[in-house]
Amino acid sequence: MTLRLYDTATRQLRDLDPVVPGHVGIYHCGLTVQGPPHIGHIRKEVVFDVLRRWLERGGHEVTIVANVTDIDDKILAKGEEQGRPWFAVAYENERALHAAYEVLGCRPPTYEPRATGIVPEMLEMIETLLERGHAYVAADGSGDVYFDVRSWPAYGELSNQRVDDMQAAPDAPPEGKRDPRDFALWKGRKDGEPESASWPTPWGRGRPGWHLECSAMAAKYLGHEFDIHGGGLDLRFPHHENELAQSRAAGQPFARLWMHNAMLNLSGSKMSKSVGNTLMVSEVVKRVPAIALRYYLVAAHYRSIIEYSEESLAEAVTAFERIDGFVARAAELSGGVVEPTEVTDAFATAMDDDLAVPAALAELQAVIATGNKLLAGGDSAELRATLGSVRAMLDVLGVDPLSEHWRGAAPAGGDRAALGSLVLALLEQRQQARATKDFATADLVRDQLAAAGVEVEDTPHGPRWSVKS
RNA sequence: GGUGGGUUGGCCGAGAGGCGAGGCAACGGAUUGCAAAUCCGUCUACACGGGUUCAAAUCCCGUACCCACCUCCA
Repeated sequence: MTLRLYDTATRQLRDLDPVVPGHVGIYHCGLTVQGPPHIGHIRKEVVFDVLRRWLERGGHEVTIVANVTDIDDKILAKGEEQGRPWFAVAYENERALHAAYEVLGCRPPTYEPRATGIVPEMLEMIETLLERGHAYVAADGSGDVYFDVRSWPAYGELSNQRVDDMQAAPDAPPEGKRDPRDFALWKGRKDGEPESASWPTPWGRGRPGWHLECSAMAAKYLGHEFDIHGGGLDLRFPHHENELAQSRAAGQPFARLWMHNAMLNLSGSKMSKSVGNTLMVSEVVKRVPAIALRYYLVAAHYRSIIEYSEESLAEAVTAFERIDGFVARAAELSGGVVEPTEVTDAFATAMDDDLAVPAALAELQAVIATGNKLLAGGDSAELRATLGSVRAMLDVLGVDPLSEHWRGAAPAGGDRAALGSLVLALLEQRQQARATKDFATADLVRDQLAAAGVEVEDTPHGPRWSVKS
């Protein structure tokens, strides 16, 4: 089985062809930790978490590197504004990002370096670019170092643009630049900026330009040539274009394949802080089970825009309840000892086809439909096999309710046991009432439980109950 | 001005020349003491206008609208 992915650089589906067979190196751009993550940010994490899980299931060893940009103009501005060190802002938001990984069941990257932790490597790379004639120190004495776009004829290859067709950046002060499209590798320290936000260099004190950290990190942790570079589609230009240019100009082949996830929109435009249409992960998770939020983010194809709405989120919650319901019922009947086994062929085919999760989910639903029929017959080998397969498929998407991660989210043991014995006592009363056809009493008990948030269903094997979230 | 992507049934959301995903909602039936859950069934669309083809949601041309990027951005 070969995974095919859509390569943004060549705009076609391509087979994954790892540099080192059996191993896949992935770099994806993390966050600039100037604020806590919103659900658009976390969509990217979920997408790459699914990619990792699928590759690992296919027997690949996966190394994922994602940067944390912990220094930039906005972080410095926030520190200033809040009257505390810039790094206090960065660390706080980095923790919020890690909390969001955890709450949505995303395994953290293998390595997650901070921009400020890779300054020497960046400086080495700048030296190389200077030597090769692809970079220059600004003539205005600012201490800025720029990449010379005109010196690199391939510039624009990733985003399929020609330098001459591009609009010149209107905001960037052109002072030290030879061409308005030249971008900063290194930014000289400006008056008023904290000393702690600068590092010594041959050109004076300064701090990293944004793009260079990714090139330096990818080279250090994945090698000069690696398999997949990912990130949000909004990073394709200029960020990824610039990364590609500087790495190649420094003599490194860089990423073999580029993978970009589409945005999550709210009110018709990209969720972003500057538009003000953001929904924080930490907030949404208070209203909706985290596993259902993950299902929502994972259910759409990663290259399709998700137009967020309360309705579509609510629908995802309902859709996931059907899946969760089957897993819970099947696990109860089979004694809860069925481990994930193998995904079905149709599921695998879908995932191999550019992570076609919607098609994979259609297959999952079909398997669950047969599983639901088996449920009527009580415990059976077929039921266990179906549950094992369903769990395997859910595990690939990171939404197996019986996995260690999500099971851990259930109420604490002691409380759960106390609740359970109370509910069972009431259900016993109800069963006695039903046995004597005293349905008024039976319904009263059920209503009381429902009022307390406990739902009761009668099955051929007796009543089952669950806490309504 | 340049570069990509999109417009599918009441809703969400796949597909990408013939065999018309899947889910949600709705309706009918089975099951149930009644429910719930489940199963069976019904409804069935491809922005608009041309064209190619035996056959187009799918290819081509044009039009409209939407999104992203060309400035920090997942």
